[in-house]
Amino acid sequence: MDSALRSRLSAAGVAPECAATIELVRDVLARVGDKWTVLVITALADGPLRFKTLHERTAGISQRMLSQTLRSLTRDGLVTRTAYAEVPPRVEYALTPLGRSLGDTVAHVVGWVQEHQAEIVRNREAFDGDDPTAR
Amino acid sequence: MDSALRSRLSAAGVAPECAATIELVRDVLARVGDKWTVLVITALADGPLRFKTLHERTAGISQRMLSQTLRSLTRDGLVTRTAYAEVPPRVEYALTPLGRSLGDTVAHVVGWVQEHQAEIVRNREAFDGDDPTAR
DNA sequence: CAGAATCCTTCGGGATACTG
DNA sequence: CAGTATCCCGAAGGATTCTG
Repeated sequence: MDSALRSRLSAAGVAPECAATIELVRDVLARVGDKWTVLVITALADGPLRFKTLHERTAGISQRMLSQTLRSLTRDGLVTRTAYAEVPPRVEYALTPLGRSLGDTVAHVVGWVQEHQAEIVRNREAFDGDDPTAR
Repeated sequence: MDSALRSRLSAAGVAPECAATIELVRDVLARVGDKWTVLVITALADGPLRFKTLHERTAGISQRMLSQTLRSLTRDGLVTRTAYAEVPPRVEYALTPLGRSLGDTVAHVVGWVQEHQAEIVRNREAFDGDDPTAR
């Protein structure tokens, strides 16, 4: 299965027989495409933040999801978690070099969207206009 | 809200006051991160395909989701749908220039993942090993 | 403050059946 | 062949409460 992705991967110079790669690519792609990941990474792009500040800067995300997202990112080595033994507790999150690298890559996609957003909006309007039943 | 993304966008040269941009960026990002979009786009990268062939090449996706994904992509102007008035019916899907452009951009992310997958896997193992209770 | 745990609702998406 | 319509379950995720 996944012959399509596989062919694309092989075109990129990846051994076709590596099925694990495909799964991981999907996995990471899913994380990047995740509703919250990009938001968190971009929030941390400007520098380390503690939990609460991060929560404020990423308005819309629940504390549960933020916590969960941060743990995933930390696990993948994209973010560091530093807890200070103080009272009240203070925990700071920061991008690792790997995380910054991913942020830059994602920024390309963001750039693409910005470059073509007008066209996409126009396409949607044309589509919806041509066939009102669709949506 | 979304001050983080906004600041990142402004760093990329986007007017900070444009809130609609943020929503659209998220929207398109979500589509790209979607489980099936990348699969379909990469499948179409090699040339036009009819529905059934596409379904075979994208093993794992249900016909319902394929149909749904294709309609979204068509609506955004990333894919063209060409129906031939024959019997039995034949419908061909193909990437538009815009779709190909997006495919190339996404390929960068795919490339990033490939370049760093070993590191990510190592990070995960280290994380899980250090704290068995996690994940 | 930083989060873990619990509860509960929404919905993505698969299986199946039907239509043009 | 190329879909649309129905049904349905499991997972995602928000609100709330509890703990160190």
